[in-house]
Amino acid sequence: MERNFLQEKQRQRAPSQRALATRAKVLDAAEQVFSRHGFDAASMREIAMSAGVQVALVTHHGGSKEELFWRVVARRADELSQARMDALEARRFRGPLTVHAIIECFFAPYLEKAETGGAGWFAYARLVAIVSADPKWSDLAAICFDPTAQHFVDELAKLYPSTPPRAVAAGFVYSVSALIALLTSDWRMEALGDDRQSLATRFEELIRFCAAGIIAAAESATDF
Amino acid sequence: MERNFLQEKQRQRAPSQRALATRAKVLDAAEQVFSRHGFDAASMREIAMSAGVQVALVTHHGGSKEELFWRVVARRADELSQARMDALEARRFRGPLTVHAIIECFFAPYLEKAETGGAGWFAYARLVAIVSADPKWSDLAAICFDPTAQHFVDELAKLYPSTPPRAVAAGFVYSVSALIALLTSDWRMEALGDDRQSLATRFEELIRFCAAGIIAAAESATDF
DNA sequence: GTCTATATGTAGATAGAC
DNA sequence: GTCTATCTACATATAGAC
Repeated sequence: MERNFLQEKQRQRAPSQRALATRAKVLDAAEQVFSRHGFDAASMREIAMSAGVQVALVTHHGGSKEELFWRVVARRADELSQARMDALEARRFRGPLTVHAIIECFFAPYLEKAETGGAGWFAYARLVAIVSADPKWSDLAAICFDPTAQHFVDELAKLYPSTPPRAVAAGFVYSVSALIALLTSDWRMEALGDDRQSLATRFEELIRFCAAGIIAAAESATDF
Repeated sequence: MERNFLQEKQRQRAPSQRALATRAKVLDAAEQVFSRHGFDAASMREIAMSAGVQVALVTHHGGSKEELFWRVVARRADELSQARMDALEARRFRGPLTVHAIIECFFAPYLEKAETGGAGWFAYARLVAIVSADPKWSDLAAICFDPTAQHFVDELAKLYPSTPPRAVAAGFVYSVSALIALLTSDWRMEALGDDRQSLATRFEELIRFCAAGIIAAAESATDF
């Protein structure tokens, strides 16, 4: 998906291989540093050092600190949104959609990418937590997250035609917050007695948790 | 509850009324500013200005920025923990505890304080979100949150003696993350179609969501 | 306890040489 | 595209007078 909310200067000629590699290094380093320290505590200097380049180059490729954060988030959000939509469409052909199936189509693509795609996806989870936690990033969320989320909420709402969609939307937000907790608050869980489980096992458990929760919320909010 | 993890200098004599008022103003202002901007983006200067005092007075009463954050969080955490434990004990006398009842005893005391206690409790919810989102605050969470949370997890685990406690602990963390989402991510929910509901209505819905989720997670993880 | 004044560090951003 | 050097602002923290 081509993003146009971050205006690039009209390029005179195609960037060199080296320039592209530098840009990727900068984005990767920014992803790690932002995920470790959060947006405000992260510094452009640490990003530059981590990428092995000069500070001015970070600005050159990433724009301002805020633009850089947008770029880093949007990069993976696009890829993940696409995978989620694909999973949902593929699932339609395997029988009628259930709450469990819809949530699985939203959660599972991340699991697959995290298991095969390396550390970047774990860092990305923390970026999502940052965005979700602070209204400062509402524009970013509206552009990068809301369209896909809305699609899944609508799909869930179809299963409960006599339930106000707001109840389904609330259940979906609770579910996503639980997913973020699973991915970023393992230290909290372990403090409360959760020993280490495979990520896949935890995902299965989480999906059951969320599906049951959404069903309970939707059914109790049904208009009669 | 008297806290001793933030060492006070041995006081020579009781603080004056004015000093106590100043200290309260500083803590209140810090609570608002931390909740608006997060820990890193908040500045001691803004806290001082918001409290109507000099920067040096903020340091004098609150200690370093980090100590100040601890004090602000601990102040309400103590009060809320006490209310939660009281609610649970009171509930015991009204019949056997259920998952729904236990979660309600954890959630409802906050609702009551938020509805009667003013803006400070809403700001506090954002502080809890900050603490829960960043491993940097794991020590603070361990001291201020974990003892009560552990108590509730243990109580839930008693209902499922043949389920590994870790499944219950995970369900509890998901539930708390959903509570935090309810209190701090209303902007996300409204973006997805949740119109304004009373806080009490949302709480009822959330409690149903969490209870059903915990039951589903616990039952599916039962050893046979 | 309170205030003024300041020490000391580091942040984001950019100008301009190469 | 890349690097050096620097501008400007604001951060936390504290010393010391009252």
